[in-house]
Amino acid sequence: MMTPQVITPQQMQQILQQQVLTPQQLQVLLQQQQALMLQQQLQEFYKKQQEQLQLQLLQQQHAGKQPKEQQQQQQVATQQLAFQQQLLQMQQLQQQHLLTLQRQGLLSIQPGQPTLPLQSLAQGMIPAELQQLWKEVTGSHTADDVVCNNHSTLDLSTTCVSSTAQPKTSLLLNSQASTNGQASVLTLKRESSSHEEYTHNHPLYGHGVCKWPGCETICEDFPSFLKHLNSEHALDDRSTAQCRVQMQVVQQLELQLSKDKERLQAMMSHLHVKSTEPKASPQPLNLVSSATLSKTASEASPQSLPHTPTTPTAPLTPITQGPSVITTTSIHNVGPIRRRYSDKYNIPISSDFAQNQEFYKNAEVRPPFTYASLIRQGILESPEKQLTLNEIYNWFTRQFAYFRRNAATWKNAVRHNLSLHKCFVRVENVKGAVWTVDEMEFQKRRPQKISGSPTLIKNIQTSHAYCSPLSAALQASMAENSLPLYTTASMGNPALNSLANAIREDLNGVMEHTSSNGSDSSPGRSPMQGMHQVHVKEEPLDHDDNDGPLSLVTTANHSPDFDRDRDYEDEPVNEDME
DNA sequence: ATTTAACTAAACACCG
DNA sequence: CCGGTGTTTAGTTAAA
Repeated sequence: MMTPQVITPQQMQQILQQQVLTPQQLQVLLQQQQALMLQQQLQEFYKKQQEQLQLQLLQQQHAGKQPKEQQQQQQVATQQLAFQQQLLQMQQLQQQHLLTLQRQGLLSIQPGQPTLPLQSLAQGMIPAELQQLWKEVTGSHTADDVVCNNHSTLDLSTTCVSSTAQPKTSLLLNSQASTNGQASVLTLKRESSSHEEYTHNHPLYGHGVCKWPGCETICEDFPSFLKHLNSEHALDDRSTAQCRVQMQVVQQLELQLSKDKERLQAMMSHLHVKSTEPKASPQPLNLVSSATLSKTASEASPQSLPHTPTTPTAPLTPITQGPSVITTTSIHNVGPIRRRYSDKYNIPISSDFAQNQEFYKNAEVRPPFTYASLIRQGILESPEKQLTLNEIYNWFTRQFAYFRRNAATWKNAVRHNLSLHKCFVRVENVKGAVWTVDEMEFQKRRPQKISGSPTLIKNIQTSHAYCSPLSAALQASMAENSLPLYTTASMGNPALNSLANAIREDLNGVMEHTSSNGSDSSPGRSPMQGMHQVHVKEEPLDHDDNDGPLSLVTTANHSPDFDRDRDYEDEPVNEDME
């Protein structure tokens, strides 16, 4: 189907506009992205090693020279050499891969573009490349886009696409980009300083311009924008494909963010040994609001995992909303948040929770889920899908460090929720009663619309007929080329998996919503109706040894004994000590 | 400005 | 009587 020659972006756009972006095409896109990601991961791995080497060298110089350290030094040097070789190898592979892609016409690389903006390298290249990808999809091209992309890594769509489409593609994928390590440490938090104020009205509309990726049609007012939105970005395959790509974009950014956080964590904890920096702590940078944080800094055991990067140290939530402010000081525990994004954003708690389970276990952060969501999660995780009240309590304290204090409050809230919501059903048992979840009721009681682009929702809603194959292709592609080797090297890659889950659950939720008003729903289209819930492989209960967060930093005089049976309510809560 | 959902607090009943 | 459980009401707050 695809000609082996390079097709022009215009042709590409034609394909995208007129033809369906077939699963095969999508798969190629995904492969491309994965290739990019692979390269980036290798880069990071390499950089990390380099940094470690540097640090070790520094320390050794500091501590005086002893022969055994020299040995170490040599060892590390050889290690680094190996990494370098590996990196080179991978880059060659990648280039081959990209060449293939190029031949397939999905990628038009012009080698020898000397204007490689190093800033984008410093940002890990991914945003720029993804933006490039966007333009491959949408057909707009400029040369300066990568530069202007720099100030806002999240806004890949709007600011940088010029209307004068010039087929002047500068995709920077050469190996030199990665090998010269002058790229400084990337600072993702610069996105927080982005002055890109999104209007309150619509995330796709700002500054009189349609912010649909790749589109910058000028709309004078909001109604005209809506009109434009409905006409130009109505449900079609292009929009759907663009949504997919945008999801990937977000996912990539999150992946990168998480890895950077991980690196930061490693750096901090590493330095923590030497220096007097006591406040290094996991920070949930992308929670819906940093206001949900409690005093995690003093509690959350920065030394718990000094060099095991597999454990998530901060939530990897599928939304990137709040500005990520990295502070090493403690954050005040402000009052309750009323909207948990699990409801607000229709983000399935299971995927998010699965990713951040460890984090919430150890960091005293209020989980951004409603009590109802949490209770449901706890019940559904149980083997029998039922829990006694006390077991629910225990689940809370086990899973969330936050719920190890103020027991009277949240237990009351739990009981209150159990009673209040119809989705929780009390079932009399031989010995007492257990609580179960009425899933229908639970889904029913959340008519809140999904935030984000409403058109996306609408598209998905009405396009599930072929969204499913897309999703299937996505998952299949991910399963096939899911970087089995390399992701495990740096971190277990939950991002892609959770993306699949998110898509699946998204579709689930949407399909359930639309089932009532399904206008022309095709009858046989529910292959995944039954799976509301992607089950987190739950750990056996006894697995939780009491040393979960070995935080020794607790300021109060109570020791953090995390006995499951011991409840924490009787501890004097001295929370306002600022 | 109004409504809604979530949270918190608390009163109260029931029961072992 | 006490503590755990369950129901209900009321007030507050943030978001829609």
